[in-house]
Amino acid sequence: MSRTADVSAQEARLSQAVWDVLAHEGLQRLTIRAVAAAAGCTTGLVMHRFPNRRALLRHARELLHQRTLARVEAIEAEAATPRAALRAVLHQGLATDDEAIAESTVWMGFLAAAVGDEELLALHRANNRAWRKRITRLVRASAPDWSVGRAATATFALISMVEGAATLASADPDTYSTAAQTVMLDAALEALGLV
Amino acid sequence: MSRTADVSAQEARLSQAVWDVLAHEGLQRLTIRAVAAAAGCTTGLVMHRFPNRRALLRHARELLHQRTLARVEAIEAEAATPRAALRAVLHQGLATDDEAIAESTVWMGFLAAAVGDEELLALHRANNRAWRKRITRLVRASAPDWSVGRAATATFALISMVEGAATLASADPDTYSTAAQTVMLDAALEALGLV
DNA sequence: GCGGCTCCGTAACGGGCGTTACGGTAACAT
DNA sequence: ATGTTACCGTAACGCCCGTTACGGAGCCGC
Repeated sequence: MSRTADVSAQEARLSQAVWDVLAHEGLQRLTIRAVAAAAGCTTGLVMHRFPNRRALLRHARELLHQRTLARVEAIEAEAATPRAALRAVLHQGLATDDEAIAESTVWMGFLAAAVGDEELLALHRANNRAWRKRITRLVRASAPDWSVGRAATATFALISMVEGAATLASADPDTYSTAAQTVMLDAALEALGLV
Repeated sequence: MSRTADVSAQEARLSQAVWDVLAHEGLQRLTIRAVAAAAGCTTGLVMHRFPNRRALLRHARELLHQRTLARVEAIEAEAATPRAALRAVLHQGLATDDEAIAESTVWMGFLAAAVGDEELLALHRANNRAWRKRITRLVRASAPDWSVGRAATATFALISMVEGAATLASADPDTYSTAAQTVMLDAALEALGLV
């Protein structure tokens, strides 16, 4: 290889550019040219790194998943108890600061892009099922005497709540503040008997 | 007026076409031509009824709001008690059949389209705040002795949950079934003390 | 130090987009 | 019957898109 290029670093930079455009310009303006501009390069580099636009989106989606996965793993490993892990892991899924709000917006953009795109849809489902499996495991560890059904219902309630709160907050952060989200999560954990 | 055209009926038919395209083709393929094809007419009619594409989207968004509003009002009026009204109104927000799944997908599409579109974003916020106000009122009527804060937190939890569950179910209806959504909502209402 | 290979910027192409202009047609007034 | 007017289909324009082709430039083995 000549003029040694760090391929994976460039791919990560382009994926970051995809996220930036998605968060600030929206899905409609997510074009190759806009991504290239956000990454500070030309369309030549983008098309050199990826065979086409969909491959770029797919890679950005996968990298987003990997990033959140690493964050969640670290948070879970740090927690002292299963219940602390459950709370901390759910809390990171909320949209409680500007970065998290942007991430939630990006997440929603990918979901909207997955309509009519079987590949992105399959990616979403696989990642989301892994997420649900993780929360199920943490709920069961937090309440070992619960039935499978009860744990499953609580899990569904919690991931729906986090998902919905992040969506609501990313579209209207003034109404759904950081504090409100945190209070809401804690109230839900307490109401479900997981504190 | 000659060749009397029912303007509002045509506008509704075009809005329905916007929803169909948004639900089945996705935001990326939501073009004037696709809408015209779905409505069984040409772009000429579309551009005759609306000055431009954004006005068409805005009208479709407003009509979607009006339709859900009418449905919610009817459901609430039929309910015997505030708690029954709360449950029924929240339940209609879930994605429990094909039509509701499509509606949730459309809703998400509009939200994604609102990124970077101040007009659509303002419309979303206004509608969502009205929705939150309604749930707040029903929660307060269901539990009159609660503090304002407790009611607000429960309201936030409930609308987040419904929002999130509808999103999850519309993207993965096999994992998040109709029955699971209903059980989850009832469990949450019971856990919060609203049954 | 030089030939060749890889990297990536430039520029163009075909297609699909939103939008506009225009003309045919159908209903009403007379 | 015929002129008038509103309705809307047709076709075109200019723009921006994804994608491709090409060429200059830097790095490596020799």
